[in-house]
Amino acid sequence: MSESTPSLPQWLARGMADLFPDGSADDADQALAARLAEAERVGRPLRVKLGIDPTGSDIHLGHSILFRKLRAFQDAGHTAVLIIGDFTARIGDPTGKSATRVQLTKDDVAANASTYLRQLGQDQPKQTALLDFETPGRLEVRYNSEWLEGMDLPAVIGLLGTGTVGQMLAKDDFSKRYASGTPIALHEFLYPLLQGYDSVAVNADVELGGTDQKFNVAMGRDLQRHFGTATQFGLLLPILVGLDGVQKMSKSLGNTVGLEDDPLSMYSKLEKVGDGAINDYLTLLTDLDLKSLPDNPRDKQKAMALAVTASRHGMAAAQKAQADAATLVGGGDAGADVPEASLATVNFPAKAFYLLSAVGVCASSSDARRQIKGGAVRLDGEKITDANQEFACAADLAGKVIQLGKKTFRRLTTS
RNA sequence: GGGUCGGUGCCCGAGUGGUUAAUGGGGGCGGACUGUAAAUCCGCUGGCUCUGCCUACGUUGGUUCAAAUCCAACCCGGCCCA
Repeated sequence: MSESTPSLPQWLARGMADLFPDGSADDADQALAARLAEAERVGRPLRVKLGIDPTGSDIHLGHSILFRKLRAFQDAGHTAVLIIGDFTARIGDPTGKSATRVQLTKDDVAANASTYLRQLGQDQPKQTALLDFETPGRLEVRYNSEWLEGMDLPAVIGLLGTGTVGQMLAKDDFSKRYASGTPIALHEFLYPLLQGYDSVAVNADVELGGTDQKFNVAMGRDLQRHFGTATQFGLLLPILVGLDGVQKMSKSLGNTVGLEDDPLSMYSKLEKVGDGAINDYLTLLTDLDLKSLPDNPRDKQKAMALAVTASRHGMAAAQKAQADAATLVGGGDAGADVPEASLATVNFPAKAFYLLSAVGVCASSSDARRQIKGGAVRLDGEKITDANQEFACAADLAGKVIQLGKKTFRRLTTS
């Protein structure tokens, strides 16, 4: 709409999928650019909310695009308000779910929350951390149990009164589940309202979210109006597709790259994302100039994989990973930085299939047998064909690289 | 609460007394091809230091030489009625 006066800075607009409202450019309640300008005029940083659900424990690159955007706000001088949905996690966000989520216990949630903060770089300097934990005033970490846990029934009823069943059923996930006869528990209707209330509680100017969060983010704006506070903008980023290039990146689909993956596996996974996904990865996970990239898709993949790996592990490690990936595929090992696997838990003499599962390369010893039969296993480049092949002692194996398929490598160690 | 239908392996979904670790599809993994891609083709896809043994069809009991398949109770869900 308003392409006119004040326009949004590049760091903010990059990769943006949706921004709402997007109304008249000079109204600080209708246009984010105007809100930014106003904030600058009065010298007040914007409060940018991002809620996370401490339901899992590993952050992957798909999540990181939101954190990257949050970081961009921090670097521009604004305040990131990271909300750990410790209370709402106990309900479970129904968004995108086709089934009622299992409710988590308080302890699970607390453990997950601290793991999250660690992964976000709580203990790291801002150069390597995903978020800036260092600069005073740039980050607030809030737990929503702070204001939700003590809410009394009248308040809850008041909150419920602001939404309608029609609205809820219009929401895609609910309507699908309703239509297909999958149960919807009543408390799930509360989730969007509580998430929205978070915005009221922290006075958000902007809420970040994936495009699937539009309903919930819009709810925040509605509730802020209901409670008579300033309203937030919704800034939505695309949902990153996973390594298969088709479905969204999600742990349960097994197509993720973990934030804490070692450089080699991070690089090797990224290097082979589907062509359809490369541009998204470049836009959302790197700061590379999209116009000066190679045309050849293969080179593009490499450039992307290198840049993303470097953003997590530094350029030196990323380049090493790139070189190692090339040698390993070529069959050699050349002292490459391969993740290690300990032989300490293996009982010798050990047959090949047992070794594979004991060392964690295969899911089970049955699986190991199948993989060997399928010709997928190599030891120092040498194909293992007999699942019952025996290894007498750990010393025979120490230092060798065991390989499953094309992308799983483990260097065996005795420690 | 009443009626009715249903709960099968990661998911969907066949199977309604006996070579059934359980048809088929999806997904996943591996192999060939390639750009370590996509598409395509092929193989595998419960566990166990495995030429055998163990565990599996909501739960628990029962009938039977033999059950995912029959019976009972219970648990959970959909739909209709209240």
